[in-house]
Amino acid sequence: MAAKPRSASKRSQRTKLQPIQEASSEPPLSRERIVAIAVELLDAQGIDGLTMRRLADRLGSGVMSLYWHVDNKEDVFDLALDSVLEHRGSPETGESPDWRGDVVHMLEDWRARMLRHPWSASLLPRRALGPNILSRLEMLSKTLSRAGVADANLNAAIWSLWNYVMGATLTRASFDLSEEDRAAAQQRLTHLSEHYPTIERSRLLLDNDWDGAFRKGLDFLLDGLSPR
Amino acid sequence: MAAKPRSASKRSQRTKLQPIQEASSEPPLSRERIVAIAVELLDAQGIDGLTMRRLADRLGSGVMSLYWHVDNKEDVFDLALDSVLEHRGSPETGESPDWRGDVVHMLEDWRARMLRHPWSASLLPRRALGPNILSRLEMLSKTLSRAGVADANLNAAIWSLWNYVMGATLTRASFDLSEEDRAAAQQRLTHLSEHYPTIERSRLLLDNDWDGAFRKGLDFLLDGLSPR
DNA sequence: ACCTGAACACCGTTCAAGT
DNA sequence: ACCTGAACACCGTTCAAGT
Repeated sequence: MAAKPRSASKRSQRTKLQPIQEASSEPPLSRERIVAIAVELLDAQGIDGLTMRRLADRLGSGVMSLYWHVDNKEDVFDLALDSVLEHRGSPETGESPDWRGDVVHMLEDWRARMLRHPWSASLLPRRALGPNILSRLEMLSKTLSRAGVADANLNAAIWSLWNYVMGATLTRASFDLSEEDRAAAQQRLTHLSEHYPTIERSRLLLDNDWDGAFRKGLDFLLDGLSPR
Repeated sequence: MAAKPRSASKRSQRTKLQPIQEASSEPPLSRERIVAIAVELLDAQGIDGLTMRRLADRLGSGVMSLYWHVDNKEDVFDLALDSVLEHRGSPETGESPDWRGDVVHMLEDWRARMLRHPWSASLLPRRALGPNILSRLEMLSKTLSRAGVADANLNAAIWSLWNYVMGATLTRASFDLSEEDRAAAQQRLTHLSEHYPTIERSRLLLDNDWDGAFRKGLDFLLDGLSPR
């Protein structure tokens, strides 16, 4: 409609003299691009698949060029993890009448994000405290406090929800990893549980309703910490 | 034999009768010894500190000798983790009248074992399903079932306890790692929480009573899943 | 049955240098 | 400001060989 779309004024004024094919072949290196490709690589090859050399290869640059944008490999891991954990706190959460629904929603989103990138679960234990995590904790704190959880119980309540989600996600992700060969794994599980009669009877390891179990356990916990 | 100098000078001339000190200096290689030293090394140097070459060094053997007893480095990690997670199910647990106490005791023991070897937390997400874990799940299953948890709720109840403990342990271990420099970390935490008013007010990150919080959250959860 | 060194195909990162 | 290759000090593991 408008003759001049806003995107034109966007910082892509490179039309000056730049040869076209150059722009299409390889965009310039940047922190963002490095992280994006790192996540791709991790998704495709798993945690051992991420190599500075391979990363540079995919980016079409020399290995050492990465080090201008990034401190070291640890740094790449940190950034990749952080990009998975992103949290934009919805501002209206503060007023919603359904505090319980808000909590469940935020935690389910958290879990889903991590499960989309199973390697993030094995990275987390080494670097749990980033801004995105803090932001989620803040949301929990605000919501629970508003719901009437006693101040003396607040911290324990927050951590318990937190722990529950982390544990559920890590356990679930580790199943994903070990079930690459579904059939063989199923076989192995059945075999294993023979030695453990009670969990065999309840089919603990064969039940595939992870989402349902997650929700149910979360309800137990919320029941337990709801103010009476 | 003294007539042949060529092989005599190369390696230590093992005399026909074993010198006593030889036996006392290095016991023969074995799976058990390898695992024990691997755990020592991990305790001392962390996860990146474990190297096949270093391990062999500490054992007084050539690197490749390890591979007779062990498949590869992954295998060493598996064995080391397993040795930390050991669980000898006390047989009398089946009859104790205090089911809740039994559960708490087992889970606290689990957590304590892992926290004694913080690297185990970062290893766990990659290989969650060993016999020791199954044995603990079996114990939970038996105890909760005896306590009267409905069959339809049993699996969710087991997993929720499980998840809680795993999450609590991983989170706590990651704090240990990042607080190597206590003072600086404390500073950083205070600084960080400025942006998160609610958790700053409740001093969520500065509260050091981890054991108490663990116990309290566990009580919430047990309250929630206890049969009414 | 158990142990070994040499060799291979990789790593992450420092450095001095190039634009 | 950004990128580079050569070089260093490591890795895990295969292999052929030693006892």
